This record gives sequence, structure tokens and C-alpha cells, in this order.
Amino acid sequence: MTSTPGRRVTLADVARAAGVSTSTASVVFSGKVNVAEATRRRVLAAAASLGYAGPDPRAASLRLGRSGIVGVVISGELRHAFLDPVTTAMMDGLTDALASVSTGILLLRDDPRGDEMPPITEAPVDAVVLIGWSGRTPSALEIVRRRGLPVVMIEGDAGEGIPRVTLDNREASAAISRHVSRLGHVDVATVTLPLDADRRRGAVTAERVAAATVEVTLDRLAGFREVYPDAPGVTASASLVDEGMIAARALLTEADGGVRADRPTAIVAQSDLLAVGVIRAAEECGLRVPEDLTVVGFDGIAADGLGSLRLTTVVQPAVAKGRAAGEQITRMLAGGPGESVHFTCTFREGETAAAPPHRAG
Amino acid sequence: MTSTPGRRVTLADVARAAGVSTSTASVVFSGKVNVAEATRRRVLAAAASLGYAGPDPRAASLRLGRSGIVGVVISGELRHAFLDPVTTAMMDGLTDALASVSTGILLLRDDPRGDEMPPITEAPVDAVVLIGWSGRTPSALEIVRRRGLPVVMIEGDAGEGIPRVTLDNREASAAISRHVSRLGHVDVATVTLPLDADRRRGAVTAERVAAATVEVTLDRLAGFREVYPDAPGVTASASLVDEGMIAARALLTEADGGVRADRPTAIVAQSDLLAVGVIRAAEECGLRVPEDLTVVGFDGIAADGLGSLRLTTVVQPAVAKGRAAGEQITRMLAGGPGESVHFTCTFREGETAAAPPHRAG
DNA sequence: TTGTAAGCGTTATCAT
DNA sequence: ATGATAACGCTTACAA
Repeated sequence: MTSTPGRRVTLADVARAAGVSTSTASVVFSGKVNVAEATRRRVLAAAASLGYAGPDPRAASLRLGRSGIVGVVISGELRHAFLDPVTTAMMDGLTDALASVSTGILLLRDDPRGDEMPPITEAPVDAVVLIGWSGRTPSALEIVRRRGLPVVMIEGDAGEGIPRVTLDNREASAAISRHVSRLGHVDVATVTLPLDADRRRGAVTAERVAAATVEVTLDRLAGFREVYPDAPGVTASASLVDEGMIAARALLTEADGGVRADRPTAIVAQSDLLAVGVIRAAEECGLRVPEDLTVVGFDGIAADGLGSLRLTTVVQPAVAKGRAAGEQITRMLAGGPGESVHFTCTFREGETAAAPPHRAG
Repeated sequence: MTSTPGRRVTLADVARAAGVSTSTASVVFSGKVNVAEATRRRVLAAAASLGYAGPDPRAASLRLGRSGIVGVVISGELRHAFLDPVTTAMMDGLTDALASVSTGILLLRDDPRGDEMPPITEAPVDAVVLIGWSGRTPSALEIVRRRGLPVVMIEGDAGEGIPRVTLDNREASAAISRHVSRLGHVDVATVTLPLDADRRRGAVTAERVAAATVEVTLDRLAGFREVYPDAPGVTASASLVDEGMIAARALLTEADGGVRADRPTAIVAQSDLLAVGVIRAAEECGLRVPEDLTVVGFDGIAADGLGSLRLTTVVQPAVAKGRAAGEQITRMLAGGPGESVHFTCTFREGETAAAPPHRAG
């Protein structure tokens, strides 16, 4: 219980005070070798009286060659990412699967902070998980590759030999679109996730699609287009309820706020949060869901505040995705090979899809 | 561009290949000393051809005595914490203020994982930010103290000489309660945040309050009780819309679902998310807000999906709180003293509070 | 401008 | 069961 001396207390100090060698003191803390009970107690007593807090993790990490930290690079702003229940669920699975090899998750910035070296260059991480895709993903990957760090990519293509955790975005999207089609809908529109790092809102045009970089968005769009090749779409700037509302208003209303005559009878949203926004916007302008408008989503995550709304959607195993990523990292850290893991969504019938209303024609 | 040799490439290897000393090679990377342009290029070329990824952060951190990592301990489950816009906003301010001294934020687990040593013991962090309070906070603090790490506590009492970032929870809560009182409300109830680590729902009883540990909850409750000393309350298990709905149903409805005759005319919620849930529950049972029921919140954060709802609430400067914590950490890392910082909420009039309805009576 | 050398605090190997 | 010793890969006085 001594107070701060000039210098930091080290293992050597403790050993000296206890009258043992540093190696003996070391094993007392690591517990990896048998130590006589008496010695053990003497060392612990010395440590306590000197206020030694245990081996310095920085020194240990140099010696051991690992820091017990796994870096997570999330594309886009952290605040956006964490407000998305899908991301949160994934992080849950990830931290869980990583618990045995890691003391924690290091959130790495991915913002365009000028010319500085990206944080991954200087962060003492044992492995890296990349989530999503941004313009800086390739350079991040290159750094990680050179540092020889195990890396797993969730929802994104990292190229050659990088284990991925993927979802059948296209198939699932096609499946739910077919469901809408079978109900009889012809005039259908889609609300997509961001197309690129710009996250600019607006109509989904051929040019924008050609320049798009976010694979998830493109895959889900492709699945939708399998069923509705020429259907219009609006892209949102984030997976948020409010964004869904904005997009839906663009699809449903005239400039004066009235409902358009040529409005779609169904809207396929690329996320549940967007779908909830679409529903709110629909209700706002007097359309009932699903009687007047069918709305389907994607993700199947129970977001807070949705109340009793049972959305027709496809459910993705978000926690399992995170867990799979963590498991692959764990394997690679143990020297094994990393494998890609593919997940499948399951359709879930809710109460927001029905046959289209009869129209005067 | 050489492929994996048996051993990791070190600075010494690069120096040897470039025909310079390791110290010279070192400064080429750190850029802290002038190096002849020719030498510089030679070293860089050697590094590139050997596939050297730059100085190993683990070794650097031992030598420098800092890792560039700041640990964040959030009480409770991460997934809960991150779904709260207040936390997210705080994290934003924190990462922002920390950008100059830190490559990232290390999310430390705080779960009751049996007997193991808590992660802070083994994590190579330069400083720690504690958010909220849990039963393990004291032991976390003790470890941090022994390791001599700078620490700042947000919303919680760390005791002696630990800089805190605080909010005028009690005063703000009293202020908004007075607002409700001035409108003429007499039968008022409150919905509180969790009282303790258990997060058990239920009525706010004297016993539960006496055993409560969450300071924020107690402070806001105290402020409310300044104005309504004997008003009933219900405690929620988290700051979520759905929890607000559950709590409100307990306050407003009979067992059979009908509205209670003795229902309150106003509900003071301890967070905006809870308030939104209260409003949803009220609408569910046919009560109009604010005509039939006044609902006020706390936080003033623009959460997604609230649409155009203008809640009457008190606004807390969440981003500024995070930033302040980051700034104190930065100062302490620079050797300066850390200071406590106190923030004040501001009342914001919305559209969810009005005079109580006239009653038969 | 570049090189020499001394650690940073730990852990693992190998004797004893 | 314990101890001497050699790394781990880097940075920075200080010397040349």
C-alpha cells in the first residue's frame, strides 16, 4: 500500500523485495509453473506492499508477441454504425467468440483524417475484423497484409485468400421480392441502402449503380431486379427509420404532398429500419399497410420502439455472423487456416404484405 | 514485395538491407530527426522490398511507455449501451477529443465472467474512461489506480481525486418537474431508469430506492421528488422505447387493459426513449398526448424514428460530455492535472406537455 | 548526418 | 522449485 515512488514498480522490484529472482516472481503471476506456496505468498505480499499492479501489459505483449487486442474497422461513422441493431448484434457475437483470446475490441477510426497514417498502422492489434466496405478498405487491407495480421472481412470482398463472412443477400432479396410478386404486385419500388461512400440520397439510376461500391446494396438490388428488372428505386443515406421516411415520401407523394396516382403498390426496403420509415411515411399520407401498400424489409432484427409491428422480412443471423468472424480469428490466432463462412437468411411472414388494392384502370 | 520468410521482418533487417544502422532506419520512420534524402530513400526501398510494414507497435509501446490506446469501460451490456443515442453521442465526442493521443478506443468487457481477472488488468491502455456505474466499478478503479493510469469517470462517483464529468441531473429533473407542476398537474408519476445492476422492473418503493446504486437514476428521482414527494413511480430495465411502454402500461391501465380511473395526468420519464414509449402506450389505450396525458423526457437527443415528435424535455450536452472526458484524459496524459467538469441541461419546450384535463370529481 | 549502446519490463529456456 | 540469461523490436541520448 505504499504511495507513488519516483519510478514505476516493476516485477524486478517485487522480486528483489521478496528475495527471489524475477523469473520466479514472473511465474507467480502467470501461474504457469509450480511455485512453492511459501514463495508464492512472499512474492504476493511484496507485490501488495509495493503497490505492484501486475505485469505491464506492454512489456508482456512484446515478449509474447500478442497484445490480446482485436481491431475492428467499421466503414462509415461509428455513431451510424452503432445505431444499427444489425451491427450491434454482430458486435455482440464477435466479442463473445473472441472472449478467450482477447481482452477487448479496439474500435479503429476509418474517417478521412487527412494525410495521416491510418490507425491500423500503429495499433498493437493481434488481428483485424473489417466490417463493410469503404474507399479506405483496400489500403487498410494492404497494411494488415504486410503486418501479417489475421484478418476477417464481414460483408465485403477482400480478395485473394481473405476469409469472409457473407450473407446470401442477392438470393434472400430475390426471395422476398418473389413473395411480393406472388401476391400480385406489379408496380413495385425499392428503397436501398447507401450505394457508395458518398451516401447521397436520390433516385437509383443506371449511372449511380454503375459507380456504386457497396456490395451489400448492389447484391440486394440485384436480387430485387431479378424479379422486377425495371422497377424504380430510391437510395437512402443510411439505414435509419428517418431515412426510410424520406425515401418513401419521394416514391409516394407529389411535390404538393398529395399521394401520386402512379405510386407503387409495394415497396421493398433493403433494411427493416428503412421499412419502418416507409410504413410511417405511408401512414402519414393516409395509406394503410398492408391494405393500400405492401412494405417488406430485410434483417429481421428486433429494433427498439417498433412496438408490436410484425414486419414481413427476411431474417439474417446477425449474431451468428459476428460469432463466426470471431471464431475464424480465434482459429487463425491459433495458427490454423481461416475459412470463409456463408450465411443464409430465412423468410419471415409478417403483417405488412398483402395483395395489391384494386385500382381504377 | 517479397513473400513470407520464416521470421518477421524487423527494423534491424531493413537497416541491414539498406546498409544503415537501426537507429537511422528508426528515424526514417518516425521522422523526428533529419535524414539525408538519399539515405531515406534507400531505407524506404529496403523496407518495401522486404515487405516491412513499419515499426511494431508492441515494441514501440514498451519503449515509449504508451500504447496509444484508451480503454472505455461501459457498465452493463454493450449492446444496450450502444443502442442508446446518449452513449453514442458521448462516444463521438470522446473519440474526437482523443484523436490526437489515441489510435482508438478499446471497449472493455465489464461482464461478470466469474473469477477471472477483469480485462483492464491485462489491457495495454494508457488511460481509462469509466462510464456509468456497476458493481464492478470499484474494483476496476482499484486496478486502474494501482497501475497509475489516468482515469476519468462519466456519470458516477469515483471518489477522491478522480476527475468526473457530471450533469446537473437533480436540478434539471426538478426543473422539468416544476414545469409540469406549473401546468397544474397534481397526479403525476415517474418512469425511472434502472435502479441497480439487477435492472429489475417494478414499482419504485422505499426499499428499492434505499438499495439502489445507480446515481443518475437516484439524482433524477430526487429532483422529481423535490416537486412531487409522494408520487408513484415505475422503474424500467433499460433506456428503451419498449421499456417505456411496459412501464406506462403499469401506470395507466387496469389488469383488463382498460384505463385506470386514478391514472396520473402527467408522466415524467427519466429519458427521452422512455418518454417515447410512454407516449406510444398512451396512444395505444386511447389517450391523446398532451390533451389527456402530459409526457416529458430527459436527454434531448434526436433519436432515429421519432419522426416529427417534439418532446418536452431537458437537453443534456452529450457530445460535449464525451469531449470533456477526452480532453481531461489528454491533459493528464500530457502530465497535467485532471479536472472535474460539470454540465448543465437546458429545458426545451415541445408539444407533449399541457394543462391537465378537467375531471369529474 | 549517422552510428553505438543502453535500456523499456517481461517471459521462456535451460541449468541447477 | 528456483535462478541466470537471453531475447522480444524498438527509440533515443550521446558520441563520432
